[in-house]
Amino acid sequence: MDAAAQPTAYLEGEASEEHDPSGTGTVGQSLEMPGDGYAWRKYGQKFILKIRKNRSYFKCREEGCKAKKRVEWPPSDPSNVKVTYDGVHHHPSPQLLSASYREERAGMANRYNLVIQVLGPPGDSS
DNA sequence: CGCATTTGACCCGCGC
DNA sequence: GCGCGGGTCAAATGCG
Repeated sequence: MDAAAQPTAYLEGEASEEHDPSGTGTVGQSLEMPGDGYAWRKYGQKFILKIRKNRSYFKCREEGCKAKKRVEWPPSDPSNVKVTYDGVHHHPSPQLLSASYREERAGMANRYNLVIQVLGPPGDSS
């Protein structure tokens, strides 16, 4: 069947902090957001007591795209962001990113399989 | 001016 | 049946 609503889980270890040598004062919420190539719109943020972590909710800007992204990170390690993707993009590939990013995405699929074993498979076929 | 971002409140679902 | 948690939407503000 066409499992279009297959939740995807991808662990993204973002540790790139914006350096502020001149001290522009852009510290506060300098959470990394290089983007996976798609355009996301933050539509909410909540603190999940269950895991004692912050969770940000991002939705794909493409209309008709049911793809959603949820980012969670420990309050003590804002660099340790975990990104979970839900849904699939029904619109063209992210042509916004460079070809190098595409290569990185290739490895992501490799990690994707690993993440499923750790987080738990979406469609438990057991 | 437009858009993106932020915060709050509200709603729904599930658990006990 | 009620409570709590999580999730989403809406509105307002700030910045580019």
